[in-house]
Amino acid sequence: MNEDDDLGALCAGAGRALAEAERPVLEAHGLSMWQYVVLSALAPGAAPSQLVLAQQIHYDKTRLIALLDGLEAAGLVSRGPDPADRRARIVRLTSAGTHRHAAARAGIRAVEDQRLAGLGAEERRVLRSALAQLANSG
Amino acid sequence: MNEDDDLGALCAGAGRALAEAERPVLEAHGLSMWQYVVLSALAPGAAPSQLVLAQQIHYDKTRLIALLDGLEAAGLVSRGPDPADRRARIVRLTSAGTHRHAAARAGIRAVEDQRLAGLGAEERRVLRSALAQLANSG
DNA sequence: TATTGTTATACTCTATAACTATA
DNA sequence: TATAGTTATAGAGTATAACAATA
Repeated sequence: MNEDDDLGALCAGAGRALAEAERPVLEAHGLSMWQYVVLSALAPGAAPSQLVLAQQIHYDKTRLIALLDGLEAAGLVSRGPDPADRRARIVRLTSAGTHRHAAARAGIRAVEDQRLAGLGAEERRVLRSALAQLANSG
Repeated sequence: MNEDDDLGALCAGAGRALAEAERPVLEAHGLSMWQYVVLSALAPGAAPSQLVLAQQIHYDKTRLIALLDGLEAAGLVSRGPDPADRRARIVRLTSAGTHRHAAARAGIRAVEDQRLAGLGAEERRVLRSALAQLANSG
């Protein structure tokens, strides 16, 4: 009951189940799924322009504007000028944003760990590695 | 660059990359993604009601109607009465639907195989098994 | 002339409510 | 009274086009 399913269907099912389980966690931290995605993209310390950010997270640049408006109003993100290109605006995480993301991420990781119960370290490594290969083979 | 990503983000990325790669294959067989999902659900020989089918594939029962209308008009699916409940309609694959699905699936599998290049049989088994566990742990 | 951010518009997809026929 | 299928409507999500400022 496993060899029959397409890989795409399995990824979709796993992604949907994870999203459903994680939504309440994000809500408890006052974040939507896409808001969390933005914070995650900025968390490593990145400071991309809005256009680059939109491409990184596969989100429409026109929709990103309202998303950033909300995050900026909540004090989680800041938009500043790009000294090298005055058309562009650089997006950064505020310290409040950094803390909010870290807290939400801890909750997300707890859910994931629970869902991976029974899998050993090597199996988890294979899973992450294979998914990363699939995501980057396009 | 792997331990940092959330599992949900990895699943979403892999699912999106697969969907993008598979869409042209499905188009070549005259199928949309959701049409293929319906055919796949019926392929094992199942004969569910429309409501059960909608729940199985996580699709809205009201949207399923137009989807089945199209598949029925194309001769890939048949809707018949349920002898046990005259309110319900039983959905089945026609022989044309069976063949169309088999042909499309072969193309899908070829794409997946190409994307999994470099992974051994055991790694692929771990991947499928872990994804199935994640999808069914809700 | 091309590009970034922005706004406005149109379009598609999805969810909700109401109807019919059966149970 | 409740449920399967259907239809119609409303809502959210997404894509397209046009604009101002800058390159």
